[in-house]
Amino acid sequence: MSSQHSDTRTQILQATWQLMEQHLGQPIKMGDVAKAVGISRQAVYLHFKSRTELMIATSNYVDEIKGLNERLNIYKKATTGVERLEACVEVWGHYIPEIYGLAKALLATRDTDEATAAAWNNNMHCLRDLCQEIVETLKQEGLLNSAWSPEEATEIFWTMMSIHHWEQLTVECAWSNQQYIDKMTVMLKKMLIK
Amino acid sequence: MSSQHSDTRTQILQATWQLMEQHLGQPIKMGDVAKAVGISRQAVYLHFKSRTELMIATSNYVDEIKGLNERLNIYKKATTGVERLEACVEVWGHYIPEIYGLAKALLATRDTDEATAAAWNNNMHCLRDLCQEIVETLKQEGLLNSAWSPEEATEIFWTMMSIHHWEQLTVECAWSNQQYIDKMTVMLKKMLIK
DNA sequence: ACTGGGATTGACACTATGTCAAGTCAACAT
DNA sequence: ATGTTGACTTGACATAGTGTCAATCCCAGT
Repeated sequence: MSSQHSDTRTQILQATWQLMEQHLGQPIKMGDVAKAVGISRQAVYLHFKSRTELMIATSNYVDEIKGLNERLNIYKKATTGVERLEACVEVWGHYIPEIYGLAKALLATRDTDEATAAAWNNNMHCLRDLCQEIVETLKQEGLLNSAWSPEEATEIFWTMMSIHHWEQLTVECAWSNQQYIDKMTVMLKKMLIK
Repeated sequence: MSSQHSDTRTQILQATWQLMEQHLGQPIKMGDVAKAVGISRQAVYLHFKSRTELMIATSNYVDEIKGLNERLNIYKKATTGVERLEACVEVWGHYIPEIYGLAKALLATRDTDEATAAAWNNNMHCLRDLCQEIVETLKQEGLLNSAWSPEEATEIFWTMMSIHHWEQLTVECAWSNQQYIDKMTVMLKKMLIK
């Protein structure tokens, strides 16, 4: 509980996150984390009993710092479905680039590591709930495109907002982030709204 | 050049592919491949000098067997842009599940292995060209939604058709493959066509 | 009967994770 | 001042996987 303890722990988390952002998907090594902090590899294991645990702790740490929750203040001001949709894309669109490294790192282990996959899914289900809420609002306003059931609409919305989708458009197709936000808003409106 | 040589080689490729389909993204081990074929681990290295080379060779092997080219016979019959779009989604939608394991395996190494990434990108750029062709056709027919430049339309189309998109809708959201094809067709028409 | 190529066996180097034991060092207690 | 506690170090080890090497085996074609 000493400040030293939590200091080192925080330094490790900070370094891990930084390495994730730098390496963008390439697996980070425990030794590299230790070197970055300036401690021995074994010291890392004093704070996190495995690589998996470190990854998950890093995810939680980033959540704490960059958490979506506060961001949703913008969102909460919106009342109509359309406004909410716009706010959601805006908030999420600005959020992704800040957590892209972390997201890639967690997604990379998805198929081999149940636990980190779960940590990531947890984040994504928050987004999904938001999508669902917006779809519900649109439905109540009678604006939901009748081609989809509310469930389908939610799933389409959610899928369109995925990190992979963002990655392909910005990284592969070299869209700017603003372009992503603008075009995604137009696309979603076209698809979901009557 | 003896039939034995190419026999074993083919068996290795076959086994690798099979393991990829079974493991869905989990990295496959050289030892497992060897075991599956019934040869020693070292024998695999007589045919493929590294794991990377084996992965790429497997990709080419699958291409040979399941190649998109022949599938596009359906596509070639279509003349109008809308028909082509429909045919494209149909062909691609049936193709993905057959190569999903391979795709996951190659995508999984994307960030750590330049060479396998290139092999996969190669495949994806074929699809991209097709998307572009369809967008051009639509444009010539005056049907392309004026919200997008032809380039943007191509990139949106291409991104919507990505494996990750398919994966999220079918694996995460439990859509049937037919549902994917049907809904994707509707979505793309809504988005791309005036 | 000989040779060459596919395959085997077993050893090795290397890298990364994770565990263990022994010891250092500083802060804080009595 | 002494002793204890807790964070950290050092160095060794087990394990698992990739990739290399050398020696050997065995069979098919000349």
